[in-house]
Amino acid sequence: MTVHFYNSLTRRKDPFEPITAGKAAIYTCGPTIYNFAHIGNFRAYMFEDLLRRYLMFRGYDVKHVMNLTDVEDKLIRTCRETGKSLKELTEFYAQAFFEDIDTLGILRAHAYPAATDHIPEMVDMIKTLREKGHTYEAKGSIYFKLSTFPDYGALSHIDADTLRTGGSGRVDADEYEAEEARDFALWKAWDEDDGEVFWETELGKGRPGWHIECSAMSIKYLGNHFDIHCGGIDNMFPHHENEIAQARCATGQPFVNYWLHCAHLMVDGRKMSKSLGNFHTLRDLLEKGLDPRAIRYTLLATHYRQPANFTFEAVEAATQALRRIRDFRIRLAETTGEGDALQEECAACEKAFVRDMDDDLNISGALGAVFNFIRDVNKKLDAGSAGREGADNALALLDRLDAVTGVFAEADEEAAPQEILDQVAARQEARRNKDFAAADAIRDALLEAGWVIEDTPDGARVKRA
RNA sequence: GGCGGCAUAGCCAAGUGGUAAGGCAGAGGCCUGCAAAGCCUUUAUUCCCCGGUUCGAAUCCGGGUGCCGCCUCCA
Repeated sequence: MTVHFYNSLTRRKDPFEPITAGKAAIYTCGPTIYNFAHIGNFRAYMFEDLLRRYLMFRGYDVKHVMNLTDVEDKLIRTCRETGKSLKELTEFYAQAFFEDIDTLGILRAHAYPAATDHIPEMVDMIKTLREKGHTYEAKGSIYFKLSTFPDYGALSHIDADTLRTGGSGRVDADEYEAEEARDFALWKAWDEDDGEVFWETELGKGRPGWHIECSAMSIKYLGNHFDIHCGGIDNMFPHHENEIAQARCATGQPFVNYWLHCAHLMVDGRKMSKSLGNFHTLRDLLEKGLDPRAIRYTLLATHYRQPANFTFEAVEAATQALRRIRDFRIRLAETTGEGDALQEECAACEKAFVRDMDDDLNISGALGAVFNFIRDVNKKLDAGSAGREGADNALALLDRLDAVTGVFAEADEEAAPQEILDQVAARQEARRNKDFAAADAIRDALLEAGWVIEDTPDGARVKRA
């Protein structure tokens, strides 16, 4: 069995065949850093994190590049509204973005190219497109002439001729100078509203269009032809179609083999929107006291092509699931003596996990396999038949699977301080004297302080509530 | 108007032709001085609705309903 991905290009699950054996080059569309990212954005980055981690788990040497869009309409508008410079804004929100992905345990990409650091690359690509006859100019702006790229629409399976101008109601078609509404801007001539935001280049005074950055930067960092390109489903058209048009027309070579698109996240069964009051940034959720790992679990646990529903109830369920994992690890750590090496259970778990993940990253099935494993091993721990070797094997398996999911690691909790341990000892003494009222009072007081006591055959265990 | 996705228990969510994974929550039990944790049993005769194909459908087909996405810069 090999890794299979649902490829938007073929609309099938295709076996993953890398261009270079053993390597996987991934480009993922990153954030526009004009505000704090919301949990819908993080769902996409979480899926990409899972993809990257799983390919690493499967032995691929992965190179992951994510762009940062730091020049674009919304940013320029924000500059105008706040009086801040582009640099001030984007540095602030880029910083916030990195803090957030660290909080969620999302691995850092190998490179985060920012658009404004690659103006020359974009200018070069636009010049190449111009030389090859794929562009035209109107009022100082340069447009891509779609009619010169017959394959347009192959990814989203849209017939370019049927596109309805302004069909989304988002755009006033009259604002555009393109010959045809479906043509898109490669280079936008400066106008007053752009203020300080412009570059003087061979193409004139202006700024790059949005789509060109991803073509220019992905090619710079991953080559003309690379393996995997990801993004939200909403980016499939037109952004990714436009990327394909630019890249293929510029290089004359194939561009990307596998396009993977992530479905949207809904909140409480509705589209996330500020007016519904269900719009959450990661920071909002942390302020409400939610555990970042539980948020990670919640965003991760639904298959990436499935529209997911984010609820506080689901985060609570995730918190409990993580607690179950934590308690399982604690039991394993305490296991001593000879006994079952748990090889059968470990092998069955890993096999099921890999089988499901190979199937287009079926994380829900894979997590189910791990919980079955936890139950089976708990049973043996109850029976006292598992030994230290088995516990080590089980912990090693959890660590391997944690490298893929980020939800099976040892909880990084502080050890109970001496005063708490003294209380626990005092309670044990009371229990020995059959003074259960005193023992229970101590237990209640400790629980109040955030520590829970569990009595085991080997003595009392204290852990964070 | 065009194109596409989704609809599985109280909640989250796998399963895409062979008789409903898993997590959370609930109920009962074992264990415990009592708890907690763990384990066991239980919780959808049924997978949005109506038809059809089939020996057999949550899974395929047709028609509805609802939610969501894209149709020029939203993950």
